[in-house]
Amino acid sequence: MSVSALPTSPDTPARDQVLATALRLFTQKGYFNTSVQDVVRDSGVSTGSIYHHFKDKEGIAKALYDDLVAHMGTAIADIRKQHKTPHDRCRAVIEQLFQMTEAEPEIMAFMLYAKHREFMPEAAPICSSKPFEQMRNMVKEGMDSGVLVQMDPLVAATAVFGGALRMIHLRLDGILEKPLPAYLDEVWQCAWRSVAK
Amino acid sequence: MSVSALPTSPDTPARDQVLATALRLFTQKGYFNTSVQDVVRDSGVSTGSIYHHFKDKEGIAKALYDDLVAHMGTAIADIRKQHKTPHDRCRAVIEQLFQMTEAEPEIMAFMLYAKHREFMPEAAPICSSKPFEQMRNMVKEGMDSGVLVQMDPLVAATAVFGGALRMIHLRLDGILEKPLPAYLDEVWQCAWRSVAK
DNA sequence: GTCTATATCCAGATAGAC
DNA sequence: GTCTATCTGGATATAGAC
Repeated sequence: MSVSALPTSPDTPARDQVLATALRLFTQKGYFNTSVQDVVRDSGVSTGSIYHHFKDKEGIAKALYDDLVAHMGTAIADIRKQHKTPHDRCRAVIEQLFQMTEAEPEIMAFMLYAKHREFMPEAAPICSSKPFEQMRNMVKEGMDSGVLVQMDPLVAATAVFGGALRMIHLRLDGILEKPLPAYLDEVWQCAWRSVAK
Repeated sequence: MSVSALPTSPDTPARDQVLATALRLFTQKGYFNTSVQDVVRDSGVSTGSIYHHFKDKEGIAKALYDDLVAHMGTAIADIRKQHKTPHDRCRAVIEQLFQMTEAEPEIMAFMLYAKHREFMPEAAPICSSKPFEQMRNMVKEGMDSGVLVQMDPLVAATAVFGGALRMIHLRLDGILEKPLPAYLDEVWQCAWRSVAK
């Protein structure tokens, strides 16, 4: 959870300071282009202290990843509570993802864009994680309730969220000039039209 | 072009042998988890010889990337010639991408999945490359000819191809049991419905 | 819990004979 | 063009005082 409180103040406990710095460096330069020395320099926490809090460099990435997946899972669970229909829920998820990308691009970049398996060999792919499962469930419920056409549930979920996720990639790559929310209406119309009965 | 002739026979010129080996290792273990020694071992080409053909390790990745982007650009240009309407062209592109993913998953993984900017700092993002530009053009022509609803061309292209690209990711991640062509009809129906007038 | 100093290793890259 | 042998730097990780 620690990282959700970005930006981190100077007197933050060492562990949080390290995680916040690592998130920035990992997304800016990539995991493998970031040395532990870089983290030491930018975080102001010493090597010894870092290895006291984390088993190794991979341990930093794992802690970061777990924090952020949990953070996102909570956000999507909240959306589920605040909206009743599959239509409204799916739309709210995309809106939330777009807003998060603008507000905290590094979090989204690390979660959606990084190749976790390269530096966390035994981690499950991100699309198996809880938030993605929740998103697939929302679509599945739409099919079961009859507002969506019958098809392979995985294909349906991909149709609903695939375009939005690509847009996030384009934004993180600097291809889109305007902030993502400016595209929300058009993206959502396409997404829903692709599966609506 | 050299890599399109996979698998490489034992008496292939050294350069091609290195590229074929690098493609396999980079996709299986990742660029940073692959040492030049690994390439030496698996390719049977010596260190000295490798550095004679390529400036450095990054040079191997760059040559590979350029080869594969050109290869894919040609494939898409062919599709453009063989099909007349935006509808048929876009569908044929998705079909081609699905087939390529099954036939040569490593090529697709390296092109679509790898984080090129991490190891080729000055490379343009893959979505700026010629093949992606060609795909966006197909969609743009559909909008200009009136068969697609008017909207931001980038959003439209993302709606048409975004779902298919996500499906490819899922397949490369091992999430889909069935080969991609099994999903082609449903994916395409969603894609086209999302933008058709 | 935090720090400095340091050990160890292996990566990328080169030299120079053939 | 290809090879073997080698250099050098910098990376991860540890030791051990405070």
